[in-house]
Amino acid sequence: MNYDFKKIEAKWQKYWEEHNTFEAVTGSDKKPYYILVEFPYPSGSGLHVGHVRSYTAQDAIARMKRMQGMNVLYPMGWDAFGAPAEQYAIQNHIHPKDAVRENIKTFKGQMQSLGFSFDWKREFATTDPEYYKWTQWQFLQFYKHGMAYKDTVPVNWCPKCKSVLSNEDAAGGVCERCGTSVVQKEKSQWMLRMSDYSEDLLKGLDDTNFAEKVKLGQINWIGKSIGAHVDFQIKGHDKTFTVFTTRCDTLYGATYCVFAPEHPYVDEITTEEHKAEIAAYKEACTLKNEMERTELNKEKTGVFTGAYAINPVNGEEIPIYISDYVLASYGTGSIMAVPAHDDRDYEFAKKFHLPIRQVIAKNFVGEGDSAIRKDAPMTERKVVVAVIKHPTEEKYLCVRNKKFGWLNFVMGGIEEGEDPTTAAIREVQEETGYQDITIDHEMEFIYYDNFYAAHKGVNRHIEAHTVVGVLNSLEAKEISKEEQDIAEVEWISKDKLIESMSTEAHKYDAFRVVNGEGAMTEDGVHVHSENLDGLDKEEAIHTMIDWLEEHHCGTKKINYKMRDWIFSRQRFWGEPIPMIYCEKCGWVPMKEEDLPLLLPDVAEYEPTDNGESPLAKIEDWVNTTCPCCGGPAKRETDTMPNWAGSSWYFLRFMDAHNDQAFASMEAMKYWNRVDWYNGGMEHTARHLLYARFWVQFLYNIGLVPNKEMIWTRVSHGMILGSNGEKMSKSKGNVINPDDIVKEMGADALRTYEMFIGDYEKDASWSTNGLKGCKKFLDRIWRLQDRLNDKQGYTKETLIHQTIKKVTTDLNSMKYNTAVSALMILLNELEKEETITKEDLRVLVHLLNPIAPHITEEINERSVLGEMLAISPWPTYEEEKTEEESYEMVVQVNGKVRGKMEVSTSTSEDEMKELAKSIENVQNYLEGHEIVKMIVIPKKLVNIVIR
RNA sequence: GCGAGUGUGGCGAAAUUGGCAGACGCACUAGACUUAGGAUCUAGCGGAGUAAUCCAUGGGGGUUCAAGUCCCUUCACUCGCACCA
Repeated sequence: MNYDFKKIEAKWQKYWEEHNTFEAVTGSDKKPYYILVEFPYPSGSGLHVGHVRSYTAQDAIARMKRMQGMNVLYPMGWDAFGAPAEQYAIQNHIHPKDAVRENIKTFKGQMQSLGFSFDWKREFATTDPEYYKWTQWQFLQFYKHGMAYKDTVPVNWCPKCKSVLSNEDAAGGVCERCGTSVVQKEKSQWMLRMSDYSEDLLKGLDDTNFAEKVKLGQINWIGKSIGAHVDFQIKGHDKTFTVFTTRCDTLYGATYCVFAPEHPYVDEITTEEHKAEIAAYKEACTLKNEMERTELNKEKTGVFTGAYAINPVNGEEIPIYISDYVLASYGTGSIMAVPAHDDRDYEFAKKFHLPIRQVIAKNFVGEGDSAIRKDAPMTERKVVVAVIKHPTEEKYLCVRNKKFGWLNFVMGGIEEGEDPTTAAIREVQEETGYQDITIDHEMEFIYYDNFYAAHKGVNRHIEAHTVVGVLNSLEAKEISKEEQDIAEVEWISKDKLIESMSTEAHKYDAFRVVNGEGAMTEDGVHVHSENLDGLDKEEAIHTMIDWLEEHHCGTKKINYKMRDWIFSRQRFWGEPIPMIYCEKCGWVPMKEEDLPLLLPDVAEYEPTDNGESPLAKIEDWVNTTCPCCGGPAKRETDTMPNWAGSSWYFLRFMDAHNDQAFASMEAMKYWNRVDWYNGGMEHTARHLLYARFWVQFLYNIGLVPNKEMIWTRVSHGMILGSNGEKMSKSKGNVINPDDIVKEMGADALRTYEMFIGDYEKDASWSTNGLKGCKKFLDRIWRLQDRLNDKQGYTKETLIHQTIKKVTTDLNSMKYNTAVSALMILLNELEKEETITKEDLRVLVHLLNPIAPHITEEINERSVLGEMLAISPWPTYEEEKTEEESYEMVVQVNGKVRGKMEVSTSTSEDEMKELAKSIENVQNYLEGHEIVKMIVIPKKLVNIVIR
C-alpha cells in the first residue's frame, strides 16, 4: 500500500488554514504558553534548511503543549527593514517595498508547505506602517524621558556602503556586510542611553532562564569591572587627570602614565620640544583604522609628551606618554602603567627603557614534607639563586644534594653587606668550582615562606633573589671536601629544566627562564609599597581605596565596556526617526498623533556620497513645519537601525492588531512573557541585549508588565553542508528545502532534521540520513496493514516507556532520542503479526508533533480516533513502565563474567546467591576469597575477590 | 592572550548522570524475494583472536569494587571576546 505524501500534506495544510486550528486566543482559560522563534529577514534566497530545524523544533513543542491542554502562542512575522533588503532591492532594481512583498510571499509559502503551526492571524512585518508607527512612538518615549540624544561621535564609516556602522557591525574593523575596512569619521548621531542600564541588564539576567552560555555572552558584552579612579597632578600645571584602574594596589609600581592619542589634555601638556613628534603620532593614529590598530598589537608604539605626572602615593614624578594601546573610549582614556605586573605595560616599558618596579612578590608556602614543623625553630634568611647558563649549550647549572637527592639551582645565603650578584658569584665558585661567571641581571624576588629546611633542621622564611648569568668557561678549581660531600654538579637542558627542579620556588624560576621573563600578573604579597606591604591583592585594594578617598585623590569606580547605542543609519530602508529640526526651537519631537511618519515613495533610494540618507534629497518630505512654533523646519533624514524593530516584536505578537497601543497591557499580562525563545547563537549578544534594554525601559515607564519579558532562551546549531562547511552558493553545497519537500515530503524533512543530532550543535547535511527517515515514515504507513480488532496495547510496557521518553525528551530538546524511541517502538510492533488500533494510534500521536501530516492521515484513514491535533497528549503510568524481569549482570572484580534473567522482585540476598551460582562465575571464584559483594538493585552484582 | 565548548566505530550519534560502551539511524557485507528497484525482508557489522578471552570513548596519570562520566595533567579542533588598564 503506497501513499501520496504531496496530496496528504496539502490536504492537512489546507485543513489547518481553513479551520484556524492553531489560533491563539488571548484571554482563554487555558494556561498560556508563548513559544517564539526569531522572525527572519525575508531575503531573496528564500528559506534555509537551518530555519527548518529551529522552526520544526519549536513547532514540535508548540503542538505537544497544545495537546497537553495549553493555549499556545506560536507566531511568525517578518524582520523586513535593514540593509540586506535594501541591498537586494538596489541590485535587482526594484523598490525595497516590492522586493520585501515578493520575498515574504515566498517565505510564507515555504513555511506553509512545511506545516508549521503558526498562528498566521498575528502575522506582521516591521515595515508595515501599522507596526513601525509604534516603533517610532517608542522612540519618542525614549526621547521624552531623556534617553535619546544627539551627539557628535567618532563613528565607524564604511566607505563602500556609505554608511555609519555600529561598533557591533564594524567588529574587527571591517564592515560586517561587505568586508571593507572601516574608517573613523565624526558624525552627529542619535544615541540611546543604553549605558545607563548596564547594571540593570546585568542583574536582570537573574530573572531569566537563559542558557548559561547565553548569559555569559551578555555578561561579557556589558563588561563590568570594579576598580578605582586615581587622580594625578601634572607637574607644572594646575590640572589633574584621572586614570581608571582595577589594580590600584599596584600604585607604588607605577613608573609612567599613558594617554590615548585622542585625550583632550595631550596638546596642552606637551612640551615645546615634543610637539612635532606628538602631532605626527596623533596624525598617524587617525589614519589607522581600528583593524590596523589591533593588528599592530605585536609591537607597541608611543611618544613621550615631555610632561610628568606626580604619583599621589609617593610624590614621584613619572613621565607621561601617548600610545594607541590606550583606548580613548574606555575608562578615562588614560592609564597608570605598572610594567612589573601588567603584560602590556611591560612590553611598552621594555621597548622605551622605562623602569620596571616590582611591588608584588610571589609567595610559596611549604606543604607536605616541607611544611613547617613545630619542634624546629623559625629562621629568617635572605638568599640568592643563581641561574647560570652553560657557555656553549642550552643547559643550566644545577646541583644535586647527595643526601636528599634534590636538584636545584645553586643557592646560598646573602651575607651582611653583600649584594645578590656578588653573593651569587661567590656561591657558584664555592659550590661548583667554576670561576668565570658573568651576571646579566636580577629577576624579581620571591618569598619562600614557612617551610621546613630538612638539611638544616630549621623552619625558614626566605626572601629569594634570583640572578641570571652565564658561565664563560668550564675551567674549574677543586672545591672543598665539605662541598664535595654535600652536592654534585648537573647540567640540565632547557626543555627538562622545569620538570627537573625539586622545589616549587626553583621550578618557578626555571619557568620564567625557559618561557621568558615578563610581567608577574599572579597574586602574591605586596612589597615596596609602604602600608600595603605584606597584604594580598584584595586587602591591598581595599586599603588603597580607603587611602585615596581619605586623601581626596581617588575613589572606588565601576566601569562598563558597554556604551550607548548609536541609533542613526544613513539609509533609506529603515524607520524614519520622527524628529524635526527647527532653527528656533532646536530638535523637536513629532506629535504622537501625526505618526506614523511614512517613508516616501522615491525613485532613487541609493545612499549619497556624502553620507546623507537618500531621504535628504526629497525636498518636499524634508521640509516641514515646526510642531512647536509652526515655522519652517526640516525632518531628520536618518533612519533607525534594523535592531529597532526586532527589539519589541515579541510584544506586538501578544496583541498584533491593536491600533490604540503597541500592545494592550491586558494582553501582555495574559501572555505574561515569552516562555521559550529560540534563535541563532549569533544573536545572543546583540539582539538579545537590545531587546532586553528596550523592554526594561518600557517597564520603567510603566508600559510592560515585566522587567524581563523573555524567560528561556536557547540557541540551535547550524545545518552545515554535506562537506561539513557552512552552506553557501559559492561552495555549491546549499540544500533548498523546497526540493526536499517535493522529493521526500515535509514530514520526512522535519523528522530528519530532528533526528540529525544534538539540537544545540552544528550538524552536517546527509541525504542518506534523510532517506532513512523517509523509510521510517513509510514503515509506519505500512503498519496499517496489520491492524486487528483487539483492544489495548500489544506491547504495554514498551508503549508506556515510549510515551514517557518522548514527552520528557521533547521538553528538554532531545529531539534525536525522541525520534529514536519511536523507531524502537516501530521495530517492536513490526515483529508482531498483528497490532491493535491503540498501538498504532499512540505511535502516530507521539510522532505527530514532528511529522504532523502523515500521522494525522493515518489516524483518519484507519479510524484510530479523534483528530490528533485536538486530542489530549498520551499519558503513561509510571508503574507500567517497569519491566517484570531484567538481565542481571554479574561481575567479578569489575569484569562481566555472567548474565542471568531475574525477576524485578528478587531481593539483594537472592541476587548474591544467584550470582555465585553461575558456572562461569564459579570458575573465577575458585581458589579466591570473596572480599565483598556490591549489589545494585535491578542492575548488577559485583563480586570482589582476592 | 582570555572566556566557553567539543573530542566515542567507516559516518550521524546514544549511554537512566559513576554501574554491560556503541541504543537508534546511515553506509557496508551476505542471503531471501523478485524479472532490475533509489523497493521490501532476514542476518552480520569497533579492533584482535578458531575460541575462552583480551584491547578500545584524543594522550598520560589518579580516585573507586566499578570511570566515556569524577579529579589532575597534556594535546587537538570549534566558537565567542580581543591592547577594556
